Amino acid sequence: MTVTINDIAAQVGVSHATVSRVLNNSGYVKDETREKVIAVIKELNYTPSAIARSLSTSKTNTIGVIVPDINNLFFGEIIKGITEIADNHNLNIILCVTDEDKDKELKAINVLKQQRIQGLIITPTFYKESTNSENLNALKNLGIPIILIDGHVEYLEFSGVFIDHIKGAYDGTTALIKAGHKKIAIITGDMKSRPAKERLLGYKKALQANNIPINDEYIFYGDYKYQTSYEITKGILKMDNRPTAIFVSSNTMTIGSIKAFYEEKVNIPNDMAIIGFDKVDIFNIIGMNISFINGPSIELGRIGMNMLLECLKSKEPSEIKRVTILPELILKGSEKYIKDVNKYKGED
Amino acid sequence: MTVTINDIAAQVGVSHATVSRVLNNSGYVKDETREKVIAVIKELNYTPSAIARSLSTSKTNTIGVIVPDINNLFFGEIIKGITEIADNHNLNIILCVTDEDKDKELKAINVLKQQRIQGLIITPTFYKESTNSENLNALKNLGIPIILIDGHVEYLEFSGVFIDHIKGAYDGTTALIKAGHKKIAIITGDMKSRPAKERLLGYKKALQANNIPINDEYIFYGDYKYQTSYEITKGILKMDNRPTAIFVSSNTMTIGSIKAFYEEKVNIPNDMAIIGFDKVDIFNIIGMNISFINGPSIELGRIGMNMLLECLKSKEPSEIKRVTILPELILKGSEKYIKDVNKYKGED
DNA sequence: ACTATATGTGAAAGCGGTAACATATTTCAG
DNA sequence: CTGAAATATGTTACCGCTTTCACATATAGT
Repeated sequence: MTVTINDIAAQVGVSHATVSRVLNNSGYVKDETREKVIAVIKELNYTPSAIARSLSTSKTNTIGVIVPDINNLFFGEIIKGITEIADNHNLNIILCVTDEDKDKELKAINVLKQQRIQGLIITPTFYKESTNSENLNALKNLGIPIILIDGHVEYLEFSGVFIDHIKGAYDGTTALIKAGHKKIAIITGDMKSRPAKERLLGYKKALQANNIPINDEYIFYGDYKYQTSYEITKGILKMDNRPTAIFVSSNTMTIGSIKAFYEEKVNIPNDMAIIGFDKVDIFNIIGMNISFINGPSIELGRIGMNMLLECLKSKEPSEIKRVTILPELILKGSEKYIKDVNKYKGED
Repeated sequence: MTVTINDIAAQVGVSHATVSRVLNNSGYVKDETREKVIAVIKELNYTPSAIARSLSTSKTNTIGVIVPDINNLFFGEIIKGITEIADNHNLNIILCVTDEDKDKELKAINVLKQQRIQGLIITPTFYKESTNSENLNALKNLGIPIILIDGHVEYLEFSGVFIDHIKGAYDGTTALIKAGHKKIAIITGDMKSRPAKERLLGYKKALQANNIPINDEYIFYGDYKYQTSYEITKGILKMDNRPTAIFVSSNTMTIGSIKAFYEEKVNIPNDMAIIGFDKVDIFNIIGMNISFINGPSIELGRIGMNMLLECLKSKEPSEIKRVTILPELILKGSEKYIKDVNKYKGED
């Protein structure tokens, strides 16, 4: 069926070793022969089999990428960053999506192992058992370089690139404080996830650093779902001593809050200020101007991929390297403090 | 390094053929032996090599998926639909993204060929040469079942699932007419692409069917880019005899129009009605209630994958089968006709 | 006891390449 | 003109697994 190297060899009248040589630009081949071979390759429309090649060289030149969600811009950009670098190095990528499902993640790890990937970049999916799970073991048993890209779970045994969530949340909260806010609410992510904890921590630190007492009534525990954030925000809007600003711990939850605002005709920032963690591009594209803390996702992908390349290059198992990058604070105006708000609403 | 079938065989004290039998549930193996083998497989954490397996069976159980964009929800859902079915059939997927780049598409086709995919699902990237390009030839030369999923290019030689753009645009425009609009603008996609042409056609048909003369001044030629649509919309808003409704031919362009509305404080539908082709989930999530024509993308993926499965099953080259599905009209209110508009704006 | 039939296992070929090694054939300095 | 170095090509083993095929043993049937 498919054309093989032998077909080419037969057609040209040389051994398949010679064909292999022109294919790989290795060894000596007479120009004349090379041309003939190339001609026949074109003629028969031959493409070497990566499968056979892999088996022979025991190198697949393929890496795996596992992300929880493909429609979230954050991951989309990470993938873009990874792909960009991988392309330059002629590495193939097998992309697996887990939908935040533990079993799908495990299955993905297995499929990738069967495919003999040489390295893995993964944003671990969030699950309750946290560390020490079956999935973690599966990762360890892979026996190949693994690079973590942020993610909900804390796997200390692997290298990775991470976002400084504490600093990010600190900066975001500080921006609100600087704008004049004192009553700042936070909607957290699922507190079993690392970023959620860290972001809450950053929020608290910022308040403390500015001598603003931490008010437990202003801390709302979410779960990264937009619906939850929507409901929480609705609740916040009804509070007696309602905050003047909300720090929302994730992009999906920001969407939920904006929805609540939209429904209640709450104007940003006239009626309520908001800063979200991770961008929701579209809001700013349509001119809603929502301030946010930007985990530079493309960069995350690039750095992660480069780290993986390093590991792939060196023969000895490289020591664990953990890079933390600072997120950027992008102020669009939604963080502003409008004094009139409090006149309407009562106490300060 | 890696554990092979031979290591297992040696450890158990049987031949690798026996191990292969238990792996594949083929032939006869004594229960006792089987158990021993399974135990050792677990113990040594052995995973069979898909590579070697593929080479041996000349089946990779892998299909390729090529899409232009990964961050567009439309494609995200198509991928979801494909994956869902593929998973059930234990088919692996290699996903390639072209970024609407012809060369990247060609490269992807080649990589997939090297990987010996057994089938391909592709949403062809848009490029000027249209049919007859290098890419088309590459596809033809693949010699495997290929399923088209919509896409900008018209490749008549392949099976596929398509959206009835004409009907979709017709329905959308009709909805506007029924709501009372007579002055309806359209922002088209890039007219070199098939859907753009068909959507314009549907728009025109709807007007004709309702005895509304086609006004060339209301036809604006876009290019699927949100920026272009944004500018066009700004222009529309300044028109003397300005339309009361806009039909926007794609989701990215809808974003551009909404941006213009937002900036100009144009209220939907009080100041201007709008219907877009393809959904922009987020608008409706936050409660903006934008009506749209929904090409059921998940379903597109599912159907496409099922068609591919059919082709994969039958041995003879299956004849070309083209399925066209009707998009759904989702009315959220943005299509409404508010009479007052025209009082303010002048003539009717 | 003696074929039939069912079970269990090993040996070996092959899948499409690569690479080490062997064997020509040139080329060119001395 | 000769022999070593350089160039050109062929031979062959092997990568890890599946898959006949053949052989050995067990169980059954008469």
